[in-house]
Amino acid sequence: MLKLFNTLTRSKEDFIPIDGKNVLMYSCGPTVYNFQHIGNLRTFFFEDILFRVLKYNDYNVRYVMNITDVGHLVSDQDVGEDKMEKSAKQLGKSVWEIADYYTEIFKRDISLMNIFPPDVYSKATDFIQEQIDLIKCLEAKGYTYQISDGIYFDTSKFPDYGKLAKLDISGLKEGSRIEFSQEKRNITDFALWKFSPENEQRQMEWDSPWGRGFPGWHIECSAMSKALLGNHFDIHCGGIDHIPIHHTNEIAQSEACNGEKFVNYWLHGEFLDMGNEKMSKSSGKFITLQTLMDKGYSPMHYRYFLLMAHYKKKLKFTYEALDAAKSGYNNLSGKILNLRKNPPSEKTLPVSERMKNFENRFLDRINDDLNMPEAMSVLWDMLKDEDLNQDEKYFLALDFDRVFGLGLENLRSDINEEVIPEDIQILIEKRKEAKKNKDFKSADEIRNSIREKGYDILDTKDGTQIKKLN
RNA sequence: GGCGUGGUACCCAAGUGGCUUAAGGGGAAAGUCUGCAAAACUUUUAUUCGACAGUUCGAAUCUGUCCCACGCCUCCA
Repeated sequence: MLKLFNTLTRSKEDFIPIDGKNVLMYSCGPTVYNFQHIGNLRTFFFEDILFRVLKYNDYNVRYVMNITDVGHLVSDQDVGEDKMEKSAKQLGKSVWEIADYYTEIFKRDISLMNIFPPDVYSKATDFIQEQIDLIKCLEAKGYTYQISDGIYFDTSKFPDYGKLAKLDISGLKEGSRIEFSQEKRNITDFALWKFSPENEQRQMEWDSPWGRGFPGWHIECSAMSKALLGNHFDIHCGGIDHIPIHHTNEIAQSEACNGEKFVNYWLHGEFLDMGNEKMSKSSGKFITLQTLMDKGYSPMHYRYFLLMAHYKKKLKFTYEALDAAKSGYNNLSGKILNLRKNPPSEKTLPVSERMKNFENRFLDRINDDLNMPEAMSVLWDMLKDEDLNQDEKYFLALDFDRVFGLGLENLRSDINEEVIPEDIQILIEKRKEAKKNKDFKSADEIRNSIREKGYDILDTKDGTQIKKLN
């Protein structure tokens, strides 16, 4: 039985879908006015693990992720500059070009990290009519009011407002860190529709029954999930920062309009802990996947790093820790490659008691709220087991990798696959000769010069092998 | 001011009342192998879980106090 920690109840619950083996899942995707940083990637990775564990448990998953391509504001108190427009202005491009550009980079990054794409990417700007309709629904039911800069949701009319975050509204300090609109009736009220500024031509704006403008940030997820998954679905996930505002507001909007429960299971991924340096996208200072790749880490090294911690715990990011993950991943790859040397004669092999035992341990760990660190330790224990044969280990490793997503099936050996340059070949022959003559001094010198040229020598039982250093 | 999280070996990090006198990875050390290295393999590496009290037959896990670090109450994964 799969158990998941539900933010709504703050407890681990048995996962029971609304419709048998069919699961409906929505996750809050990227805002595409800038690159995704490695913290954002941690959240998409967590959602990928959730998706993979559901698949491993034989569920059919319909998975929707939104792309926030419409400009939302610098502050959620609904004042300030529009991030999309700001970014466009800086780069001298249209907001539409900006959105497309960063969307493509996002898709490239998650593909490099072996993160499965959702069944549907839903762009906020493709669902403007649905958002307007939802606001009309809320208006008809008396949840909205208009002030000078837009249409707002009156949170005092929604009795359970704040239940997800267990918000103590009286304890909130309005305007403690930012100016807020004096016209709002309650500090938690939020914009559903914002009017375009009088004196400014926005690149993204639409007509609505209330005037020309653009949707508030929260409404897109309520409108798109309703359109693509229905009023009531199984799982909604995102980063932990979305609990108090974004998801709280989504629940209010959706349940107020639909008159029924919105989502059964809310899951949230913790932040990557960067130490003193906080990485928020709006600050512009952050590390991307490309940064890591430029420093010689592969996306799989980063994925292995993320696998070492549970999604609900902060994970300290340091290059020292990433180096450990890099070594760990490389060691694992080496082992897998070794197991594959003599490929199994049979496509399938009978599952032994011993294998069954490891499969059960693995399933038990992943189904306990996606405990990847423990699942990884099952993998390592399995690889070191004395009673399993090579084929059985290889078979199990690939099976586990359906969840880990480390690409173990498609690993390529870096030994002898590169074309070795001629000058290196000559040196290798020379060294062979020297070794034959027991002239170890020369042999060592030659080895050193080969190393300087970026290749390493491995003397194995089967002869000398050459490996390109990275 | 309010709310919340966490402190486990050199590093990352599981474990949340007895199966654990604490997983796994990295690192380090020793050994096997080797002309020597590298690789590979084997072994070792916290009687201890921020500190101090307490509850219990039994605690890293529960309670209390204290110390430290961090997050949220703008946007943010």
